[in-house]
This record gives sequence, structure tokens and C-alpha cells, in this order.
Amino acid sequence: MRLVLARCSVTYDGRLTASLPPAVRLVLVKADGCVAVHADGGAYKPLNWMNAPNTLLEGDGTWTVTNPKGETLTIAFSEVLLDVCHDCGEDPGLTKDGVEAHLQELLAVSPSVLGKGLRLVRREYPTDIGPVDLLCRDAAGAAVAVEVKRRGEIDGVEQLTRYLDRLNRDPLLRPVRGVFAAQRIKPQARVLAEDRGIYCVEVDYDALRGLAGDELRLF
Amino acid sequence: MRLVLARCSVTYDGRLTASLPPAVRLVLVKADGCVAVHADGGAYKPLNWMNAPNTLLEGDGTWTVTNPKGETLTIAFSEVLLDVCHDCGEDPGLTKDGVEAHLQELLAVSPSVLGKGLRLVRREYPTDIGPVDLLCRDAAGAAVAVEVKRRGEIDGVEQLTRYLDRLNRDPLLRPVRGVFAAQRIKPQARVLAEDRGIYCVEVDYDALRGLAGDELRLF
DNA sequence: GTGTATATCTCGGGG
DNA sequence: CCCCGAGGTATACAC
Repeated sequence: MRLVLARCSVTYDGRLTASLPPAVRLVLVKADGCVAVHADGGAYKPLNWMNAPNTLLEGDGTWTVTNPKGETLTIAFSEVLLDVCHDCGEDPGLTKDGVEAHLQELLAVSPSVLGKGLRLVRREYPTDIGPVDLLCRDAAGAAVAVEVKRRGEIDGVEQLTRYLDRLNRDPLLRPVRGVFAAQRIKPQARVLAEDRGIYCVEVDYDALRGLAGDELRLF
Repeated sequence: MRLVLARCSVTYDGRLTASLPPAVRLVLVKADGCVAVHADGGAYKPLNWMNAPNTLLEGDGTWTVTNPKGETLTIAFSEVLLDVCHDCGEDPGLTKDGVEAHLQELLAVSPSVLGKGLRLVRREYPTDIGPVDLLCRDAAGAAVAVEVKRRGEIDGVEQLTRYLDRLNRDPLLRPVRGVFAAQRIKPQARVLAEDRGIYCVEVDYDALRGLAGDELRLF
């Protein structure tokens, strides 16, 4: 990792054109070759950057970074305050808990919280426009498609609607009901869903984790 | 801007739980108080971060960053290789050219590229579910709603469909046609759009800029 | 503040 | 390679 703190001006020419007048900024070059220019504020996003893979050409006070798509990042330095380089070694990486995949796993174990008598047919049930999170059957044997989100918003309702449209063309499944499950469902998303006959359920992640633990302990 | 290069382990507890085992990383503290932990690779996104506003408590080899929502980022340092601090001053900020807003401006000046005889009624025409990019009238006086995207994908078609549904409830506008304009339209989006009777146009940003220049020069 | 749309989104997975 | 979906998305802007 190379850290350069310097007064510099920057231009990016690629998917769009962007330019930065001279100021003191951090230029970060990582081991994979990616370059990022950070101002002293404004959250974690750099002002300008170029992802790996790319080639870095160091000229006389000017760096030119080019990627295979022909996009370029040009940095002109006028005053270098710091220029250090360190080898950090491999990073063991981040582990996460509480993302949508976990919610889906827990609901797959306890589908009955989504409706009385619901049984899981399979997770990630494939359609030709993408997989449905959960496909279930209810007590009467009717198919139920479930879309799982951490936060239920309009996009999720549209997504489930597209899946239902596809699934309802399959005579072996038809008619298929929809269930929209999320930790919190926004009012607009609920209105749109219910207008389309989609049932909405808010689920509690921690309670579900306890419930799943109980169910697993039965075996 | 403070740069700390150190062996450290990190945990985040908030919207989800995430943890990082010990390794050498860059910890970046910006003037607005935001904190970011970067590995030596993996593009510009930090492994963990905490946006401003927050409070940073420096303890004995451990930093605890807390935000008003009660989320916490904890960094435990074991070996500090570098710890420097610099005042960068205000950043004059980034200027961009070529984003969707510019494409919309250019199409507002030259709506006829979207269809013969099209005239602009207004940009950002309001509906109760959000603004339509352009509302036009064609040569026959019929209303045309235009959705502008840099890259035309399915979400954009859904968005325009929702607007058309709303606009077609207005007796002063009905019937309203839809036009989906983008620099490139993906095949799936085109199929969905045309299936719904929405006309697709790919537009050339540079050509449009030239055209708009010509039209302005007429005045 | 909520709600909506954009982003050089980034990032990962599957075909 | 593209396509699709998730994200602690972040960010800007309108109501």
C-alpha cells in the first residue's frame, strides 16, 4: 500500500468526464494497482479512482492510469507532503452476519411464520428471469412464492411481481400466491404489494434465529 | 486527515454484525470525523467504516467509534507502523460532465430526436409517485412521457411503466405514449419495453451535444 | 424528516 | 464475458 499526500489536480475520462482543481489530497495505491484520490471529508468514497486492473505510468510530476477499457485517470502533482509504501500482506477478509441470505436461511427453516401450514419446496427456485427466494406450498397444496428482503421497498415488490407473472404461466404451479417478507416494509411498498394481492409479513431476525434454533434442536 | 497504518482487528455492530481478524491495514480518519479501514486491495471500498457524524473514543490500543444511531465500530491495534496527521484545507470539489442530468438537458433542447415533431412540455413533470424526466406532445398533440437513462435496463422500464399508469389516469393527458431513451439499451429491457408498447431510442451523447449547440446557435 | 432516483455505484454469483 | 441482485449501499433532491 502506497500513501501519497500531495497537492494535486485530477481528471478522469471514461464513462463520464470529471475533474478536480488543485488541492491537498490523499492518493492511495493498493497492492492490486487500484488508485483512489480522497479528500479530507465526504464519507468513504474517493473523489476519483481507477479500479484494478490498470497500468500506472509515473511521469514527471504526473501519473497516468489507464485501464483495458481505455478509461484514464490523470493526476498532476505540485507539492508532495508524504510518500510512503508498506507491504500489508494478505487480508483474511470480512465475515458478516445478518444479511439477506441469513434471513432467507432462517425463513427456509421456519416457513410457517409466513403463513399457516406453509412448507418449503425449495430455496432459489429458478425461473428464466432469475431465482425466486423461496417456493412453498400452503396447507391446501397451493404454490406460494416468497421474496425476502431486509428492507421491503418498491423494487422488491416489482421483482416479486415479475416472478409471479412467470410462475403463473407454469400449469404445474398455477395459481401462485405471493408473499413479501422483510424486517421492515415501507408503507408505499405495502400499498403497492397489497394492491397486487401480495401478502406482506414483517419478520423479526432475532426471534427467527431463536425459533430456528428451537426447530433444529428437535432433531 | 489522519493516516494510521497498523496491525489491527475490527468489529462493526449496527445494521449487521461484521468482524475482521488481525492484519495490517490503513485506518483513515477524515476531518469530518468519518473513519474507514482499508485492506491493501479490493478497489476503493473500505472493509469497515463509520460515516460522520460520530464520536471517536481513543482508549488503550482500542478505538471505539459510535454514531447517533447507536452503531459501533471498534478497532483494536496491536502494532502501529505509521500515524501521521495533516490538515488538507477545504476541497474545491468535483465537477462532472456526462451524467444522466446532462443527457436529459440535451434531450430537452432537441426532443425531436426522440420522435418526429416532438415538442417539450416540461422537464421533471410531477406525478404523485415521482417526476417524469420529460413530458412532450407529438405532432398530433398527443402526450408522450420520456424516461432518460445513461444505460437502459429493466428497472428503467418499470419506472416508466409506473409513470404511464399514473399519467393515463389524467383526462387532460390521456392517452399517453412512452419513450425510453438511453445511450445503450440492454436487450432484456428492450424486449420488456416493446412488449408494453414503449418505444426505445438509443441516443448519442456527443452527437446530441453538437445538435444542441447548433440549435442554440440559431438564436 | 420521508420518499424517490442516481451512481465512473461496488461487489459477488451464476451461466 | 454478461446478466442479475444485494448493499451497513451513499448521495442528491423534492415534498
